[in-house]
Formats: sequence, C-alpha cells, structure tokens
Amino acid sequence: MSGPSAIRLLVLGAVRMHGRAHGYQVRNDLEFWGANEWSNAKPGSIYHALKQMAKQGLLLAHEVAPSTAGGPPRTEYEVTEQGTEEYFSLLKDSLVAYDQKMDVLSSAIGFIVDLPREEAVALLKKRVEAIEAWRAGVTAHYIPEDGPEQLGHIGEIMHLWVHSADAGAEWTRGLIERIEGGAYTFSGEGEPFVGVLAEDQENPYATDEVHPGDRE
Amino acid sequence: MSGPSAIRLLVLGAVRMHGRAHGYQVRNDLEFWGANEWSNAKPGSIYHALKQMAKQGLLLAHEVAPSTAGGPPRTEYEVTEQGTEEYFSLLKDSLVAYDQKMDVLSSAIGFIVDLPREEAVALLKKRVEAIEAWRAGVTAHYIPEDGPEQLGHIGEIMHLWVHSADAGAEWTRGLIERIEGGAYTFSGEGEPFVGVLAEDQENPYATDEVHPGDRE
DNA sequence: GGTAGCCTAGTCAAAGTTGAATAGAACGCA
DNA sequence: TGCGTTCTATTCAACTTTGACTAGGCTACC
Repeated sequence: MSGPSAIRLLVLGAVRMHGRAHGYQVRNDLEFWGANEWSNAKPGSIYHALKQMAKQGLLLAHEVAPSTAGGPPRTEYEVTEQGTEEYFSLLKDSLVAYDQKMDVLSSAIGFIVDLPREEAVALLKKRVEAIEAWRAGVTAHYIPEDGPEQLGHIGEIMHLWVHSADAGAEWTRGLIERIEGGAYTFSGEGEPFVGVLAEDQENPYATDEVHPGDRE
Repeated sequence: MSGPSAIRLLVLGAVRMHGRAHGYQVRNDLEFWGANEWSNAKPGSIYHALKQMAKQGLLLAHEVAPSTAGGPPRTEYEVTEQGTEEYFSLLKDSLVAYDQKMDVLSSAIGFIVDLPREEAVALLKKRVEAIEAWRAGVTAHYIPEDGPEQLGHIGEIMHLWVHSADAGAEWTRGLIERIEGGAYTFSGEGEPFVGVLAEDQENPYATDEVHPGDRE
C-alpha cells in the first residue's frame, strides 16, 4: 500500500455525477452500486472522506439548508476544478495499478466510461502488462535455485497469488475485447450513463437481506 | 469487514512458533514469509498488534532485557492459553471465510499445517461451499428481472467479482486434492514444518529489490 | 391524539494503519 | 581515534476505518 483509495474515488465520482450532493445521497448511491459489498464504504468513511477532501480543496462545502425531507440539516458538496483533476488522476491510476485491491479496480470500472474509449483500452492494456510484470518478478524471486519444494506448503501462498493474478489478467483481456467490440457508451459518445438516484427515487437494491456466504 | 484480521493471525502464529519472541523477530519472520508482499505487515502494525493482544491477554509481555545484539532493549512475548485458543479460532475462521481479503486466506494457508490433515480438508471444503453460496446469492440479487444489460458497464464489476470467486474456488479445490493426495506434513504427522529464522540466521528474502510491477 | 417505529442525516470514540523518526551499538576504514 | 554507515529495535503523530450512537421529523395505527 498505499495506492489509490477506493472511497475517495467513489465519493468524488458520486458527488461529481450529482453536481451537488450531501453525504446521505452519496451513501445511497454507493449502496445502489453495490459498493457496500465490495468496498469499505460505510457511512463513517464516506463522511470522513467528504470532510477531508473539502479540507484539501477537492470539494467545496456549502454549509447548508435544513433537510427538505425531515432529519437534521445537511452539508452539500461540489467538486472543484482541482477535485476534477484528482478524480481523473485517481481513476487512471486505479485502472492501471495492480496492487490486488479489488475495491480500487471495481470503483474504477464503475467510472471507466468517463474516459474516452481508446484511453480506457490503453489503460487496461497497461494493466495487463503490469500484472504480467508482477507475475514474472514474483515467480523469479520466490521460486529460487533449489526448486520450489523447499518452500513446503508456503509455496501454496505464491501459487494462490499467481492464480489470482492470472484470473485478473484474463478478465481484463475479456473486458478489453468487449470494449473494443463497441460495448457500452464512453465519454463523447452521446447520452452518458447516469448511475445516480434522483432525489425522490427509491433504491431497488437497498435491502437488509443477507446473502448466504456473506461475512458481516 | 471485519472478519478475521490477517496481522493478528500472523503475529500470533509467529510468536507461537518461537515460543517467545520480540517484535523485531516477528517482523523478520513476516518478511521471510513474504508477508510484506501480500499483507499490511509493516513494523507499526506489528508492534501495535503485539501491544493490543498483550492488553487483551492473548500474549504475555515480559518487560525485558537489553538487546543481546545491539540496539535498544526489547520486550518479549509469549502466547497465553487464551491466545492459543484465539489462534486456532482465527485460523479456522480465516480458512472458511470468503470475504475476498486474500491476505487473510494467505496467512491462514501459512499456518494450515498446524491443523490435522482431515480438519484442514474439511475446512477448505466448507470454504468452497461458502464461495459457491456467495456466488449464488450475488448473481441472484444483482442480475434481476429485466436482464443484465440494464446494468450497463456496472455489470462488469459483478462479472469481475464472480470471475475472481470462481478462480478462488478452483484454486481451493486444487489445494484440497493436493492435501488429500498426501502433500505436506500436518499436525501429528512427525517433524513439524518450522518456518522461522533462528537468532543468528540471515534472511534469504530480505532485499531492497523492487519487483517490476510492484506498487509501493 | 399519542406513540412506536422508521427514515433522514450525521457525529464520535476507539481501533487500526502508515511512514517517518528515534536511538543505541557495532563495524569498517582512513 | 574518530566518523559515517548499517543493523537492531522500537515509538510516534497523523490519518483512516469502524460500529455504535444521536436526534429530528414523518407515518401508520390503534
């Protein structure tokens, strides 16, 4: 660690989609996206990220209005120009970085259509290269002179990592193909994808249902 | 989160192997195991875990002796009975839990030979079941009535997760086969595997070399 | 018309994580 | 002998994450 942060990207991206949003809206969007399943996007982290990024000038905080829908008053945020820069920089880094933090990659995939199609493809290709380089480095380093048996069951750990890296590379190659084949609508290709909940819309994924196999 | 913690398991396991160990020894072991590559095992976290677990009665702290090899005095730790219980409980949980935190699984694999062979196999089989259940739950929930196209590129995220889950299940099945086939030496099968560095031994993996593709 | 329960919106203390800083002792060597 | 470097061993402040808590308003229902 610590490469790009998933929450920062998620929060920045969510606020950016709304134009102006308060914490609770962001929180709902992330739940809508299923981000609670694959990232550490709990309320506390979200509000913390908002405040921190406001302090750093990436967001502009409007000390604001009592709620329009009951509940305590709320603070609304907008992304600044600096915040937009950070957003794209974070997005690109997250697509390329192979640090096996799936939450970072997942977030970036969620926003990938904010990039032009060719750039997305180029970054994903760089990702594949990064994975292959990581694989080469690790296998060279940890499967040394005297043969792998020497490591005993410890070798299974490297095996696991290499196996996952390969799966990651394979998935990435598939995605590249789909994108090159014309799937999805990228930046500058008309009607952008809008993945936020409107003020009054209900969240179809909001549920208390616990999926079998989940660990809380 | 927050399922079992990787550092706690690693630290507990390292101290346990030594019988009695100070922080620097633990730190070296973890580096020897390559844990710095696949977990957040930085010095700060290690010392924190030691102190915390001592406070909780899992470790016994001996306020101790000036270093025998230069440097400041050091504190040595032993695992208590309660700590041993916690160790095995953590170990078993980590083997079964599918919360896609690879560091937790990796740590557990490192210590899997502390269990009897049949128990290890049983736990790994439970793991495969947990993965399959998770997969079933998630696909049912996130690929709803109106077909998956509705999700747009967001569907790729679930695709990624499912792909990784499948890879994880496949690897686990492979490991089960190898273990059932007699690989490695488990608890109660004679000469236990010893993976710690002796007091004077040099660490063959200690290196500043940066593997290509690494993100710091 | 009261009250139980839920939705909105956010705060906070405790715990965990990070990277850098500290500091003593030994070692090389000019 | 004195000076810089490396190794040993740990601490610390800053930051992030977590889960539980707070608190106002609305709604359904008796």
